[in-house]
Amino acid sequence: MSDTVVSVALDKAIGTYDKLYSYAVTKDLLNSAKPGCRVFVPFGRGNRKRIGMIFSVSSQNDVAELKSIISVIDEKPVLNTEMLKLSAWMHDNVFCTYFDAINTMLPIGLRFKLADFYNVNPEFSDISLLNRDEADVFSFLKQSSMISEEKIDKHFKNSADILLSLTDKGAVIHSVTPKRQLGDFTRRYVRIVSEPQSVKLTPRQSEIADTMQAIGEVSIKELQYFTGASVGVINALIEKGVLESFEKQEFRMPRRTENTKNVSDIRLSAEQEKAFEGLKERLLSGVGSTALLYGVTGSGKTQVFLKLCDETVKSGRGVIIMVPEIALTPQMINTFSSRYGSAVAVFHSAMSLGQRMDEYRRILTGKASIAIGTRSAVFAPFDNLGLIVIDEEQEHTYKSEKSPRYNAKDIAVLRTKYHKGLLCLSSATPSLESYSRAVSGKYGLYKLNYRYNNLSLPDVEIVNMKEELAEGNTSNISRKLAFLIGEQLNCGKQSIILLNRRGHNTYVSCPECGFVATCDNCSISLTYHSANKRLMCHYCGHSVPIYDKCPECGCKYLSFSGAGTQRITEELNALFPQARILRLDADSTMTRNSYSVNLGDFSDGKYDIMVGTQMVAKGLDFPNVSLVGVIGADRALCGDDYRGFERTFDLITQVVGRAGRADGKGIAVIQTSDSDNHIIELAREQNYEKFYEEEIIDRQIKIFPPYCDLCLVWSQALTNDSAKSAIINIFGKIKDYISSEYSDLHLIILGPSCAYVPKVGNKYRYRMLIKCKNSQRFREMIKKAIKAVNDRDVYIGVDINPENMI
DNA sequence: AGCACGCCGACT
DNA sequence: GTCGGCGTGCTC
Repeated sequence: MSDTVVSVALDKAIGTYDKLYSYAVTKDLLNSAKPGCRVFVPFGRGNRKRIGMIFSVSSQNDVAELKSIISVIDEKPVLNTEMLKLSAWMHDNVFCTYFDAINTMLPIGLRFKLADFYNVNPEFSDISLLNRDEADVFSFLKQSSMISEEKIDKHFKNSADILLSLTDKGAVIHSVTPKRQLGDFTRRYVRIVSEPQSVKLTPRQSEIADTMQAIGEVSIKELQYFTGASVGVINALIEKGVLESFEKQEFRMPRRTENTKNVSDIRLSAEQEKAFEGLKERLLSGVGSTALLYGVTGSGKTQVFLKLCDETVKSGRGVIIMVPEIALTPQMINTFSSRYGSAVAVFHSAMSLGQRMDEYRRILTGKASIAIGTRSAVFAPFDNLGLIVIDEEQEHTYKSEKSPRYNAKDIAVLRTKYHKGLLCLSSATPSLESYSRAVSGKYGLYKLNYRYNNLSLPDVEIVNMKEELAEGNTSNISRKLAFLIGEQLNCGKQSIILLNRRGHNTYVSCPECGFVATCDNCSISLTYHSANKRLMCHYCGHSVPIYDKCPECGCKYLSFSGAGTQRITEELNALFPQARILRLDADSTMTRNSYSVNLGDFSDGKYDIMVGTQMVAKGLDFPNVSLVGVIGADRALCGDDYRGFERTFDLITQVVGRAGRADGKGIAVIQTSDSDNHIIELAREQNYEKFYEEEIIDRQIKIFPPYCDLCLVWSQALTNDSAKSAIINIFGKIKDYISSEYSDLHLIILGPSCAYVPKVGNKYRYRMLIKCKNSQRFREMIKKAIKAVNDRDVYIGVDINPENMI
């Protein structure tokens, strides 16, 4: 007699205990327990209830040893076979748990978490057994049934202990039930209470209270930014009745306005036509494949996508269009929704729970056939997927920097293989990895060499900032750039100034004693922010008010260096008092929509100059912008990342390509201290192929991707010693393995050493970089080596082909 | 994680 | 003697 058995992955499982467990299925659940459904199961010695996901159903002869599932949560599967396969793949390849993978695929609205509920036990009568507190809670619970723990917690102090003893005494019954998880679309705000009671406040508290008196209401996040107040201080004020907190729904991303279908014929140039025909053939071939569409900036890659999209939709299959950055979605959405109307669904992190749910459902029900979005859009739930386009494929944002550390490109390859569709990577400056695969024939390669309508390239000025300094210009803006900005202002044109540094100054030090403002929790120097007059840590968020004198020696004149966006904005303001300047960075855009609102305003001509971090302006088209300036263009060149040249080339090529798109001739100004670096010269010429040829040889000699995979292993702990010994331990294990059991693996291990930033948020970090071939066997070896660390207080992270080297 | 087991020192 | 601290091992 054989019985039904399901294998289940458990939510909140960690490390080696994240695996598939077998459970028996009782008769009553046989029909509902299907792969892709979530279940409720008992787990561990205490048989605590856990949420799990059924991965497969099979039959087995002896189930006496197994526990049984308690109930099935989902009426019908929320993940199909493809998605289950994908989560298993992520578990094996990305060093994440099954549920990490599952949770990135499901919209938040479909997630469940466990919630604690309490009921009075009807059989309990002897109230004399209870003390005063217990009796209070008991009579509160009597009023209704299934009261949630949070609700009880709001009414009683120390509720957790009281509930525990009530449960022990048999007075109440504790139950755990899955509950829909709330989204992150509301934000906590505080406001000043209209008639504050006169209570004693600590100096810090009254300082915050005064600030709030002036502001009225503000989100807690912003209050923290501007005052440096910890949650503790704010909570104390709420407790004392000075402030009150409330939740506010963030504005939804403005719904795209035009639904006018504009299916006019797209006229392709001969070159575009050729690329399109080649890609179309792949799309319809019935074999999964990947192709690279390499086209210089302004060569009209989007028209090719649109035509491909037409073909895919015509054959009844779904399309995913991916962009690297939220700021670039509105533009792509407009392009596509003016052609396809409501068949376009949008996915990105700024959307509310409700919106994401809507879009998810519109795809499931077949109402939307085109998904546009950032990284997570790669999981759009199409049952029949034909095409994935990854625009600006070289961008690092396609790689997730938090667990699960997946690369959307890898997922896209898997999905198009599964659906026998086409993955089209697109760029003017492809990543070396992709271009080399294209050159070697692994990917199809389609080139667009001519700028659309023969647009001319802008004039490019390379300014050597060392010379500027020698000639007495100590500011961050060269005379050339200042002159040109003035010229644009005079003729009503707009300028964009880019640099990749937030804040005012990244380095504050004392010229007398050498003191450097450093974070207490991290080994990193603090950045001065003029907006709130505080020194801030960009790693952990810790901040202190700016010193009026050196805290070490009392010297009055601190030195500020390393200019950020705030400083540049100020310098521009001083140079051009009449100019309307928009600063766009993470600090100026704390609310959900400010990016698109601000960009819209800039596009409408409400500003003359935009100062921003590089990512924001890279893919944008503003017809009235005739000047783009890059400050500190060589910053990536001196970093310790092997992709420094690639990133610099990419940035400058993109900027140069953007500057002169519309009617007139544009100008690009590149400010650098390394002006004879020929990478910058190659970028000015837009000569990607030459750059590729040189760089690829370098990668081969130094053995870096694409000639190997990189695996970053790091340890993190509250003490330096335990972090250090953990990484040494792993290193030793790996060395043992490759000289015995795993001698077939050829590795080059760099390190172990401490991290570039050895301490972040009071945690010490050590790292090790392994040049390897990312094979099943390699990952198996790494998993074993990590298991050797038996210290519960050490976190071990693994990132394959990381973007951030820690 | 989170629960139980088991081994040690402190205390009624 | 026993209570409880935490180091260790295991979870279908």
